Amino acid sequence: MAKINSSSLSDLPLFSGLGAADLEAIVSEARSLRVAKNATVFKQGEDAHSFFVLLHGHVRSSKTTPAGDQIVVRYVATGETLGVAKAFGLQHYPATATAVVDSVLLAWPSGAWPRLIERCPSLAANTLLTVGARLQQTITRVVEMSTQQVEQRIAHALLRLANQSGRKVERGVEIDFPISRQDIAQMTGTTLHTVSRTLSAWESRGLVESDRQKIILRELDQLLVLAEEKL
Amino acid sequence: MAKINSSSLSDLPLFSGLGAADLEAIVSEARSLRVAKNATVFKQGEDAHSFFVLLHGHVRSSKTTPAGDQIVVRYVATGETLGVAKAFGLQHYPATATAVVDSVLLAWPSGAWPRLIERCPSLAANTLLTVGARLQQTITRVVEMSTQQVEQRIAHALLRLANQSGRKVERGVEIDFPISRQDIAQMTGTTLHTVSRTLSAWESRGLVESDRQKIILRELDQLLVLAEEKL
DNA sequence: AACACTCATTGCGCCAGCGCAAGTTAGGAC
DNA sequence: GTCCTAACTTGCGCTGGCGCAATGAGTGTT
Repeated sequence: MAKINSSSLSDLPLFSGLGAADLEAIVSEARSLRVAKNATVFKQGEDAHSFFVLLHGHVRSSKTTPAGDQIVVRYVATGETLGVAKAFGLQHYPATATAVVDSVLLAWPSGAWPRLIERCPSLAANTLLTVGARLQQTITRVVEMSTQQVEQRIAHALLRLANQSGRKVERGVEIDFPISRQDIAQMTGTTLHTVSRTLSAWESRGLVESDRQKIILRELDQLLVLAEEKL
Repeated sequence: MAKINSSSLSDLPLFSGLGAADLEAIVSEARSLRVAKNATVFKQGEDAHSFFVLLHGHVRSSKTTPAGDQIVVRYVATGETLGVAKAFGLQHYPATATAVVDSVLLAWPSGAWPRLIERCPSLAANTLLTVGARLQQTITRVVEMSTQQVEQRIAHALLRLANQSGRKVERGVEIDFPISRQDIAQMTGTTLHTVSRTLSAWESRGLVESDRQKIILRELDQLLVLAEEKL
C-alpha cells in the first residue's frame, strides 16, 4: 500500500528478475513504516508476523543469550531483507532489530510468503542467494574468531562496515551510522575496554579518527595489513 | 540411472512435499557415488560442479584459511544436503568435504539446479529451510564463542553431535563416527591440547569415556549442566 | 544551569588457555 | 613380528585480553 516507487525497487536483490506486473502486485501488498532511531522493528522471541525490506536507514540485528549477554548479529544496510524468519521455518524472530538511525521499511505479513513465492518462484531463489551470502559471512566470522587475535578481528569488522556502509570524507572513510565501542565489541567477541584501547592505539598512530559513536578510517591500506597479518 | 529407492528419498527434507512423478524425474538425473573413508567429496576452491545429498555415512566440511589454519564448518549427517554453493551464488566450493567413514551420496550437476527449481519450486523453498537452519546454527556458534568458556563450548559441541549422530550404547551415547581431539578443537575454536585436558578431566569425573577417535557421553544431564552454567 | 545518562578512557592485577616440548599408545603396512 | 605414523596426554611457563574500578567528557532534559 502507499505510493512507493516500484521502479527503484526492481533494483533490490530480493526482486531481481521479476516482471513489472509481479513486482507491482507484490509491492501493493506491502505497508511501509517508519522507525525512529533507537526504536525496534521487531524483538527477539516475538511472533514472526512480518518480514521487511529496509528502504532507508540502518538497522542493527542483535541477540541476547539467556545469561544476558548480547551480541550483534549484523548491521542491515539499505536494500537488504530482514525478519525472514518464517521463510526458514522459525515461528519467532531469533534476534532483535533496532533502528540505529531513523529508518524506513517495507513490511509484508509473513503469512503472505507462501503465496508470494508460489506466484514468483524467483523470490525464493533470490532469498536463497541472500541467505547463502549471510551464511558465508557468518562462517567467515567463526573462522576469524577461531584463528585471529582481537586486534585483527576489529580491523576486519571495521573494514567490512566501511565497505558496506562507508561514506567518503576528506580524511578517509567514515562509517555512516552511529556505532559505539560496545557495538564493535559485540561484533568481534571482545569487550568494550579492549576495543577502546585498540582504537586509542590506532588513533595515536593516525590509522583512524574517532569520536563518540563515530569512526573514520584514515589508512585503509594499513588497516588491511593489520587485518591480514599472521602473527 | 542407478537403482535408487525413491520412496525412501521422499522422506528427505530436500524432497519433502514433492509429487512422486517429480521426485522420480529428479532422482533419475542423479548419479550415485561412493566415497571411501578419508577421501574428499569436493575440495575448497574447486569449481562447484555438483551438489549432493548424503545417503549413507558421515562427511566433515572444513575450511582452510590463507594462513593455513583449519576449522571444521560442520558435520553432515545422513539425509542432509551439501555442496549447494551454486544455489547461493558461489562459483567455487567454499569448503572441503571429507568422508569420515565410507559414504554414499547422490550427485546432481550444479547446472541442473535452475531447471530443477523451475520444475519444482518447492526445492528452493526446502533448500531455504535447510540453509536457514544452518545459518541459525552458525550464529549460535558465534554467540557461544563470544560468550562462553572453552569448557562450555566443548560440552555444547559434543551434545550437539550426540544429538545429531549419537548411537545409544550401554554406558551412554556414543558419537557415531570417528572424531579426533583436533576435530573438536577446530569446531570450538581452541587447541587439541585444551580439548584433551578437558576430556581427561571429564573422564576422571565419569562424565565421558573416550578413546582414540571415539567418545561416549555417559552423563548427558551433567554435561548439559556444565554447558549451560554461567560462570 | 544543573542533572542524569550514556559513552569512552585508562591503570592494574589476574588467569584461562595457548604454545612448546617430551613422552606414550594404538593401528596399519609390509 | 617390526617399523612408522597418527592420535593422544601432560607438565610448565607465559601472555593476551578480561574484569574491576575510577574518571572524564558529550548529550539531552527540565
